Parts: sequence; structure tokens; C-alpha cells
Amino acid sequence: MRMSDVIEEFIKDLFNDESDYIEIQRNELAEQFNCVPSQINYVISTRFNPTQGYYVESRRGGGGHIKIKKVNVKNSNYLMHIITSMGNKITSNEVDIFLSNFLSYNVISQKEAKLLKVATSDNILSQVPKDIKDSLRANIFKNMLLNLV
Amino acid sequence: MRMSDVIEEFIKDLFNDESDYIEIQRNELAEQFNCVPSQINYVISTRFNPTQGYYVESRRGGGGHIKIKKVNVKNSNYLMHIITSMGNKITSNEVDIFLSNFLSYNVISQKEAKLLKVATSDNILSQVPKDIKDSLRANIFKNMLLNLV
DNA sequence: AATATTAATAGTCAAAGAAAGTCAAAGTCA
DNA sequence: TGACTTTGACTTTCTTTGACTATTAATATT
Repeated sequence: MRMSDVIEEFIKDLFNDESDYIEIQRNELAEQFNCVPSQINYVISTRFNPTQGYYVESRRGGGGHIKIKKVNVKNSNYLMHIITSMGNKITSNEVDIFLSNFLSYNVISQKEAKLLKVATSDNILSQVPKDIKDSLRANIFKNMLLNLV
Repeated sequence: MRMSDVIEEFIKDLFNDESDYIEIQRNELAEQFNCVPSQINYVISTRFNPTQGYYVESRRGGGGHIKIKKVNVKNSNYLMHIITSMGNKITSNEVDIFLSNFLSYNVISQKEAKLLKVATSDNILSQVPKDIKDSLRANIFKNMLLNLV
């Protein structure tokens, strides 16, 4: 079995019913599995991304850590379904369409819709190089949505 | 948990409803937490920065002390004030501090704070070129906040 | 009473330490 | 061969530490 799969399993086992997130220390985990620390990053980026229902944040420096939040994927959840099926690029027009659907289905509030729209708007992202803009937008959008599920 | 976080917590707990300021003695506090005195300065400068809603003054010599004042934020355009006084670059750490202050002042909700944090986090903005990252972050942050005023 | 000295504080800044992130080369396997 | 995985050198971020500096209050001296 691949090391990456083992680590993936291990991390998934850390989740329990009580809390919806876990914290790991990259170096500690790497040592435990006798691999280089950057392999942890590899596992996280390939197996714990928004499309798979995970939201990740981290901190460097002394006492640093990686925090992984699992969004409960009741597969009936409309938002979650949208997130997992969304491509990794999205235009601001597409965002608008999503938002108006979300609103009409009452899955998010007006205020939330506004925040989502602003954070992904072309205006705000105008400084971002064109070639990464739509993927950045998708990234912001998905991760924000994940936190509304 | 980081020493700095513990000290930050401790100081924040010193505030109560009666007075809007607290006084500490640097050496005494350092001794209490078994750290070097300058760590107190570090905590203060990173977590009680005047631009983050705290005003700090101090006095050396016998009986010297550090006085930390909570800026009064009763008025409704507190957010507006923050937005206009904020520079055009901001780090994710600074965002965190802003958010924890907004929350303690009850000017935004938990959910809103989460959205703000996600949309401006280093993880999500990782693809953005370094030289524009902090200004993009400020842009997103300010514009989202504008919608919460 | 005025001045000088000493002790008690706090401040600054840079180096060392403790994490995590990036990226591309090398390896593996279907 | 092409996609996925492993590895490691290098980078970035944040925290801790300590040597040195600055200021003020208390005390001693004249």
C-alpha cells in the first residue's frame, strides 16, 4: 500500500463524532511515518481538498499546526453536491448564477450571498493575473461555501 | 498551545465590564509565565496593537507598568472607521486579530467572521503571486467588510 | 532644597528556534 | 509513456530568547 494512502487513512481515523476538525503537526506526523514532511502536504492537497469536503488551514512557526475540517457530507446536501461537482475554474458570471439559485432555494442568506459575490468579483480580483483568476475564484468560492454547509 | 497565546488570553481575561483598561507589570507577568520579559512586548505588539482596537501606554522606573486600553467601539461606524484607517496591505495574521476583535465587540457574527477568514486566508490565496497577495487580501477584506457595515 | 546616584522598570532589536510551504527532480507503476 | 508518488533542498512565517538601551522613581549626598 502506498505511503500516501496510509497517511490518508490515518488522518481520516483521527476524526470522530465529537468534533468536526482535527489538528496535526506536520513534522511529527512525518516522523511517525518515516517520510519527509512535504509528503504530508502532498497527501493533504490530493486527498483533503474542498472537492472532497475538507477545509484546511494552518499556521507556521513555533506551535504551528495544520487543521483539517471535515464538512459533513450528507449526500442529500445541495450545497455540498454543488461544491464537489464544480470545476476548478469559475467565472464571475457563473458565480452569479450559482448565487441566484442558492437564494431561490433558500440555502444561503442575502448577506452571505453578498459576501460570496464580493469576495469573488472581477473588481476585487482585478490585480490577479488573468491565467489564475478563475481558478483562484473557484478556490475562494468553494472554500467559502464549505463553511456554509 | 503557544506561550504567546496563553499570555494573550490571560491579558484579555483581565478586562472586565467595570473598567476599559488594565494595568500589568512586565517583569511580574514574565515571571508568572516563566518567560523573558521581552516576550510580553511581543505579545502586546502582535496582539494589542493600537490599530487593532487597543491603546497602549507604559511607564518605566519604580512602580512602572503597562496600561492597555480598550478603544470604545460603541458607535455604529466602528467598522467603517477600521476600513478607512486600514492600510492597503494586510497579512492573514492581522486579519485574524481584526476578526477576534470584531467578534469580541459583537460587530459581526461567527459565520461572517468565518467567511472573512476563509476568503482571505493564506491557504486559499496560495496561488497568488507574493508581491500582490497582501494587497489583494486587504482588498477582499475591506470590500467584504463594507457589506457588513 | 537641589543634585547626583542607584535601583527598578520597560523598550529594542537581532539572532536562534520551531514550525509549515514550495517546487521540481527522481522514482514507480499501470 | 504518462500519471501519480516520493524525496529533499530551499523558503517563509511566527515565536522565543537574551544582550543591550532608555527611562523613571527612590534614595543618598551636598
